[in-house]
Amino acid sequence: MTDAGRQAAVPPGRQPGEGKPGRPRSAPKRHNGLSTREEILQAASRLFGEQGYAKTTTRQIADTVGIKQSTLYYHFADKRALLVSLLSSTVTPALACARWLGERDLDPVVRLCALVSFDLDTLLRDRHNLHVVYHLPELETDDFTPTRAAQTVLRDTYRDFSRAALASLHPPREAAELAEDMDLVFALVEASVSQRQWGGEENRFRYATSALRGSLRLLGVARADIPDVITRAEQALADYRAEVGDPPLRSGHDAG
Amino acid sequence: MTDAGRQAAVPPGRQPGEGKPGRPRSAPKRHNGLSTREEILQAASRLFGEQGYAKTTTRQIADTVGIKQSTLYYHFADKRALLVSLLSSTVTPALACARWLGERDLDPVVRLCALVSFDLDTLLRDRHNLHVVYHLPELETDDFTPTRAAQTVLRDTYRDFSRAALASLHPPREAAELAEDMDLVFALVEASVSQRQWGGEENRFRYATSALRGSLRLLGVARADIPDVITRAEQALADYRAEVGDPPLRSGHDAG
DNA sequence: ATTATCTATAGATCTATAGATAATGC
DNA sequence: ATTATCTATAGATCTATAGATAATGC
Repeated sequence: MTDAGRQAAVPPGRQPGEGKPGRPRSAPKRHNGLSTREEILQAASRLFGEQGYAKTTTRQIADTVGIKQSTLYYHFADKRALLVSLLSSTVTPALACARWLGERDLDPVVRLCALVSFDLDTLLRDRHNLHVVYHLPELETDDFTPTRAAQTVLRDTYRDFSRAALASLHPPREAAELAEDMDLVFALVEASVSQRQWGGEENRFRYATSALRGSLRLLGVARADIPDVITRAEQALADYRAEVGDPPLRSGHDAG
Repeated sequence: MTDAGRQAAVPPGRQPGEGKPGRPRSAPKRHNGLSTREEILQAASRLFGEQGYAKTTTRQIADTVGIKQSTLYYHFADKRALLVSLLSSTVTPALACARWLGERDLDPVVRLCALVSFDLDTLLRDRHNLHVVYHLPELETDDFTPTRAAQTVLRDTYRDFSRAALASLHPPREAAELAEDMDLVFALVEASVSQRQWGGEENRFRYATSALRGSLRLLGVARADIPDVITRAEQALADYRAEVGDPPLRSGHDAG
């Protein structure tokens, strides 16, 4: 508003359009190091998480970024493309971590524990809770199949890791019995998404450690061994993060 | 379509409008024993569950029922009133069951187990998965506060029951330690909502029994005692259901 | 010439209201 | 007269496209 869009006679060597091609925005464009595309994704993530996909309008997203609604369509084919892009960026990191863990020579229990920990961390970090959208029925019908397929792969990885962990912990008969409840580990991780509605930041991390302990107990890890497993898992994760570099942002560090 | 709305000269003593006041529907109205209001709720439940709240239009709901879109507004003030009505009918039964269980003289572990079982049953019965809507961010903002309050009460009941169960099972020190992970029981129940996306009918019930066992193990019930606790819980539930009469329908028995 | 934005708008909905209409019931 | 429906529509969006415009870069 005020007097944006003025910038009449810019000093000859100065930056009238910040030095980049394209018509300048009418709003000043706070410089934050993000590309417009990234800004859009960040805004969409926040709004989808806060309001849901269908309720969020392209205009709201554009307004949040500080561009005109139609400009979105220069960067994305349509509204669904935004969601597809965002959702794929939520499973991908967990899958990458799982692959890495699978290749290391780790105790199977530690390996599973590390995956659970990574996944919980990802889910609980995502400030705007985009993950609820995963469970939205609207996704079942559309061309979100690649995304859903990725989640199925992740779930199957959980199962593989769990089976291996059980085999390493128990004699075959007992392992088979406990395998019946294998999916509860994944369930506890997924439940973090609903859990967050119950409280703020501090509660989330309480839930994460709680779910981690619970997962191990459900696998039949002796209570006394749990702290050690967790420590070793965190160590493995630290190695992983050091190797790949912490995934940049996803829903970002916006102050509003 | 075809030749509905004809029924010119009805035999004098016959039923031109099925014997009820009000202008007849243009579509024949399949007789199914439900009031129009109930038909609307049933259709809305199904569509909200399948597509989400925001994506479902009042026209779709009306079409499903077989009335005109505007007729909805004779029965409900607005679209949100539909959702409010549906959501309240999802927590209410669990709260009623919890109150009943709280008044009986039951072993605390059995009491909690019965609540978990009842709740899982409710969640997994709800064919159209209206419950995902609970976790939708759209609910946070509006006047759905009564509904959310009810869920908070339910969660707190879980906590009370869990604390009592732990106290009855363990010495104080260990009970306190296990109480840290108390909320995982509620989490496992809630997770059933996401779990159902992984499979059909048979998987749901596998999940229910699995979550039940898992809840008890998280509370520290010895594996050997679990079947007995479950049996006694089912017995208590049977008593409850006999006493109150199985809750009628909620999302109903539509064939489509 | 290319890039990234803007302005303007078409076309499609979607919610909710106003008011008519066709039954029953008194 | 009351009840439950219908028809018609106002008003408000919302998505996506067309085409102009203002930068940079060659």
